[in-house]
Amino acid sequence: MRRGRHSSAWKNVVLSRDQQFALKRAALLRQAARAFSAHGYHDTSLDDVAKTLGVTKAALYYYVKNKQEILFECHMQAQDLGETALQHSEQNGRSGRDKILLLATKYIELITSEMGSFAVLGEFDALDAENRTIIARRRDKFDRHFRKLVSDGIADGSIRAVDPKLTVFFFMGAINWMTRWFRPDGPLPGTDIARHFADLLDKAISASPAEPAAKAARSRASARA
Amino acid sequence: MRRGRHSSAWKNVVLSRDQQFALKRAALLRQAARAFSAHGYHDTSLDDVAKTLGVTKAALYYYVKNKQEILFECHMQAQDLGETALQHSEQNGRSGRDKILLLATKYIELITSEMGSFAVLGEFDALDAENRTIIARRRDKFDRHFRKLVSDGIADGSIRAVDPKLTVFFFMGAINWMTRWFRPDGPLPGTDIARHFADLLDKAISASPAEPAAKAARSRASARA
DNA sequence: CCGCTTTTTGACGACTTGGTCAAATTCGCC
DNA sequence: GGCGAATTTGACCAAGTCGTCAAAAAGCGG
Repeated sequence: MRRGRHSSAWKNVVLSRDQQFALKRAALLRQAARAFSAHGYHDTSLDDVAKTLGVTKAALYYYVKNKQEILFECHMQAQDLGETALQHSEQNGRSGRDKILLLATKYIELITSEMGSFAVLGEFDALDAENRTIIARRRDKFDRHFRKLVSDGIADGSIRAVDPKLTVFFFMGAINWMTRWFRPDGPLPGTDIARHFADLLDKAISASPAEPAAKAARSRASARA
Repeated sequence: MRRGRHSSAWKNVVLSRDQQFALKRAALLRQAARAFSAHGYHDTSLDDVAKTLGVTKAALYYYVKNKQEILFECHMQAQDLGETALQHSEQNGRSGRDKILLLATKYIELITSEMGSFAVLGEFDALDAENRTIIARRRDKFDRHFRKLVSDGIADGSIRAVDPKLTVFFFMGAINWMTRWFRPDGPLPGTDIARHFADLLDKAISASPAEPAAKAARSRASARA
């Protein structure tokens, strides 16, 4: 597994050592995220993780500094999902309400297809002091942005007068709790849940309860699902 | 642990040994619940719990069979809160919407004053197989009842056509997530949160968005807070 | 103050787990 | 085939934790 510098043509399909390394590391983080989400950080031994990967615990330390680093990286990946959804909503939404519904829909769609990494956010307390600060800062930034969408919506008249902070807590709770009941192989596809939850949120906060603009925003969102 | 059978009058103020026992055991469960909620079950050592009580770990085993029993009892206590709220809503509500809003309000008021015990519900996975089954059954029973309130509300016209299951998941998520951000000594009293969350839920699911009946239900609920 | 019961202690054993390291193995390449 | 670097292993240590037990301490009635 080297990079195919001057090797024959098909050697290029074979992965370089760097690629191998990255791939294996990613697989490690993936499995760890699943395990952490399923049994909790402290109740998941690295021996367990190694076993699911078909290697020895010692081998893991070739790809990662320690257990805490694994958890940290998982958190970062999970938070990326939220940031992606946020960008999506900023780019495609007009009013505050538009953006909020796009964010909600996109976010749920993303996490339902990446439950492993997402669910690890429940293990926030397992982060050590230093990492916890980093993750908390990033989470707070996300929260602030989300709240701003709400207050913007109130300002532009698309959202009724609600407390932005409590409203965001309210909805983020509904989303984060999904890690407890959502199963990728369950009866409900993520897109259905996204639609339904966005609808509940819409009715909960929109200024004009029967306005057709809401429909437009929702269909636009699900169109790019 | 004896009772004060034929002792002199003021001896009755002093607690019997049974009472002592019950009180100390309760205190143990209380502190344990706090610790479990704060650091997680697996990351809380019994030495820690014992230290906060000013005793030795070994002393705990006089009041409790093992660590797992502590967790189980905490879960039971936490679930009692939900059942209490449910009874309250059944007794004081008329329509499905009435009952749902009463349940939501009462439940939040209860848990915000008992965060320690409530937050332990987040440690569901730490239960061993046997206890997990028991707790899960009771939780499912609560969920079913809650869902029935929703479908009843749809039937009696007080709730719009929503998916009861998803709606309950949605709202229970919002509530359960409170363990992550609510602080008893924070700026917002539990009653405020209860009111605000109930309002969001109301708007999200009620059939007639501007109906005055909702106000009546809410004020009735907060009156008995 | 005595004697009996309740309560607490300190020391300890068994076990799990995170992390380390030198040695062994694998792999691409000349 | 054989060389050198990348990768993996097995053995091992140190730390932490649950749970136990005989013995000590505390509490209380007579």
